[in-house]
Formats: sequence, structure tokens, C-alpha cells
Amino acid sequence: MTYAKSGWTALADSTRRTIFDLLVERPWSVGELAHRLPVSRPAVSQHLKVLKDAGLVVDRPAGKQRIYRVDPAGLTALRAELDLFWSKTLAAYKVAAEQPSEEL
Amino acid sequence: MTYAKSGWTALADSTRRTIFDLLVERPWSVGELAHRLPVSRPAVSQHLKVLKDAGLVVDRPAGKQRIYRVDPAGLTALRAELDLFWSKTLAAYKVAAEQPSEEL
DNA sequence: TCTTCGCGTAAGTCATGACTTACGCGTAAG
DNA sequence: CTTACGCGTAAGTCATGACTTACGCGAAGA
Repeated sequence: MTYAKSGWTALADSTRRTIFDLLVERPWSVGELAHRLPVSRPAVSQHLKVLKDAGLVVDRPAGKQRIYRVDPAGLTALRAELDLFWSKTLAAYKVAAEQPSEEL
Repeated sequence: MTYAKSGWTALADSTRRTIFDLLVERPWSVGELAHRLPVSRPAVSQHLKVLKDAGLVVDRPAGKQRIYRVDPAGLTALRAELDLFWSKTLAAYKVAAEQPSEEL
């Protein structure tokens, strides 16, 4: 819940979603990601920082490089929010269905 | 899938998430939302347009006012993306667990 | 019909943030 | 120890977008 606010904004940026798309497959180093993306390496570092602050990824030093991977806890938090949206929406629809006055 | 790209950006903004939070409870008119929020009514209209373009809400004319409600299809699309992230992450962890060389 | 209400849009302002290059630090190699 | 590598951060630029006020349109009431 701590990262809830920035979780959405972290995945809002297109480049960051691409990075995250790669990270869900397997761990990547910063240089690997930068080589794969059309932006500079510092830009990748900045994006990774945002994802890390949002609790979506974690990093681990490995010699000269740094390996990033997805943090399942961050994903779980986002899913919980989305599920709450979903359940409330369904509940609202149920209420609307019980009121014969209004159509959908 | 058409709205997938803008779905995240639509919920990235804090004000828009607040609007969406209200809309999942029940349908609201634009004026009601504006009265509830610390921004002007045109600002609310612009936010609703973004949410509508993202497929997250639908609107319906009701006399002089316009009623907005959540579109379950948009929520489903977001959930599908998130679930895909989740399953891929789990699969990657399973692969990592089968390789005794690296720890988490 | 005239007025009022609710809303969307246009235009302009200002803050946010996504990028760049330059730099500095720790690690591995020679 | 010196060099090269991988990375993070600082500083500055530029585009995006979140807001405002002003305006115009359609619907309901008098």
C-alpha cells in the first residue's frame, strides 16, 4: 500500500512499461536493457529508479554490473487495487440492476 | 487491447484516480464530481475525456447533465495485462529456482 | 421566446518529467 | 597501481500534460 500511489505512475510511461515487459521474462543488467532500448543508459537508470521506488523491481549487485528483476510484492499490490476497483464496480452494477428505474 | 497503452497513463494521474475511485462506487455527473474535487469543472471534463478514450468509463446524456460510469471492459483489459505480468514473473521465478547456481 | 443550467472545447500558463551529456565512484583486469 | 568497465547522479533542455478562464452549444424552465 505504500507504493500504491506511485505504482500506476511508474507503469504510465511507455519506456518504463517496455523495461518492465523485459524484466518479467528474466533478470536484466542495466547495460543489457539500454542496449535493447532506443534511449541512453542513464535514462534507463532513471527509469529503473522509478520502478524501484514504486516497489516493482529490486536490484542486486553482480560484480561491476547491477541486476534488476521484478518484485512480485509490487505486482501483488497493484493487483489488489485493481481487484478492489473490480469488485466495487460489480457491486455498483448489482445495485443498478436491482433498481428497475434506470437502464445500463 | 486497443486501450491498453493509454489505460495505464489514464490512471497515472492522481486526480483521475480519485475520479475513478468515485465512479466505481456509483455513476456521477460532471458537476457532482467537480463539486467533490479541488479542481474546476472543465478540468474534470478533460480528465473524463482521458478516461473515456482509455475505455475505462462510458457516458450517457441525462437531460442537461451527463452521467459517467465505469466501463467493466476497460477494467478487464487492465486486469488481463496485469495477470500476464504476474504469470510471466512466476514463470521466471520457477526457472530461477530450477537453476541452483543463483540465489534470489 | 428568453433565460438559466450543465457541459465540452479552445487557448494560454505553468509545473512535471523524460531525455541528453558530463562527471564521479566502485569493481575487475592488466 | 593503472586502466577500463558498468553504473548512478547532477545539471540542463525540451516536450508533455494538468490546470485555468473564456466561450459556445443543447436542454429544461419560466
